[in-house]
Amino acid sequence: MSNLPERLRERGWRLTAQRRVVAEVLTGDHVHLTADEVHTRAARQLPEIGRATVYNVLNDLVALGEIREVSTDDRAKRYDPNAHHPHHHLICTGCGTIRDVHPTADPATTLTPPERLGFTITTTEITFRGLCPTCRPLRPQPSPSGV
Amino acid sequence: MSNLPERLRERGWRLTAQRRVVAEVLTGDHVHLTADEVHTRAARQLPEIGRATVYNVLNDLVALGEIREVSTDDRAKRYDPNAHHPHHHLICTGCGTIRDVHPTADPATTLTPPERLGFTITTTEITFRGLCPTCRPLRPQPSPSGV
DNA sequence: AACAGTATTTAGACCAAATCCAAACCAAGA
DNA sequence: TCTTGGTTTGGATTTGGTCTAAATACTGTT
Repeated sequence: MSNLPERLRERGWRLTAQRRVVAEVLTGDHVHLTADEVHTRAARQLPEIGRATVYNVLNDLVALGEIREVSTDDRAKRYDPNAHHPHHHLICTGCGTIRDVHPTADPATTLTPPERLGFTITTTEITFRGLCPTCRPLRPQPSPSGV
Repeated sequence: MSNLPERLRERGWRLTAQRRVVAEVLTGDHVHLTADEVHTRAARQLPEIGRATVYNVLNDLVALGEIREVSTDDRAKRYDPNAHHPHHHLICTGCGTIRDVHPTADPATTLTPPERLGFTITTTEITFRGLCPTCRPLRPQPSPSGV
């Protein structure tokens, strides 16, 4: 697996400054930025970059399969750079934090053939929701009568 | 488990014509309408119903736990009336059809404690994607060289 | 039946996220 | 250098959804 810029060039993608900066911003684990956040960060390195460009590049990268859209409860889509290392998401219902998880058990098998209704399944996407360590109350709730 | 109108009345919900119509539209299996679709269908029975009302009712029903939001790739949220019978979704990447599935194997257990990163998990949501029987090509693709 | 008080509905203004568009720009090959 | 087509851009536009203030419809009380 070559690195991102190379892979893209091989597919006839011109590596412009804008595209490089967006790709750079979208690097790392547990990175799930909105288009707006990507734009803000990209603009720190390349102040002239336009919003439309960011949207264009993000959509191109999604189409090329290099990044993935993850839909949370927010209105804005988020982008996950880790498209080549399949994983799932753990979302904190308190603060909205999203973390990547790589379950050891493969969940693709949870659906038996008869349950598949004739579908040919290609991807399985799991979203776990709950409270992260920071948002979870450290002790049991005060007392049920204390309301 | 009583039926919807009764359950709602028990919780002090006034069952108005608008609310009844929205609830009626949202009935059945494999029903996953957008707010706009709900409005269109509701208006067939009750032409005066307003957009804002539909949004109000939908949000109320979600808050009451009677229906669930499902996020697809579309921009618009969809609403699933089957909140009391936990299930997952099968989405066709060809035509966008969404079908309910009830895997016999519960995948909520796929995450071992160390994998949970300290989260307290409350819900697990799985989205299977692939081609439905209608969209799947009946025979193998023409030939790789035919591009 | 009339009333008061509260819920509910409504149109339309408003907002945020994303897309569209046409003009400007730029990079690479002839 | 010139040309060509991919790329970028600001601004207008679309879309999905929320908010607000006024009108309307219930409910319980007398």
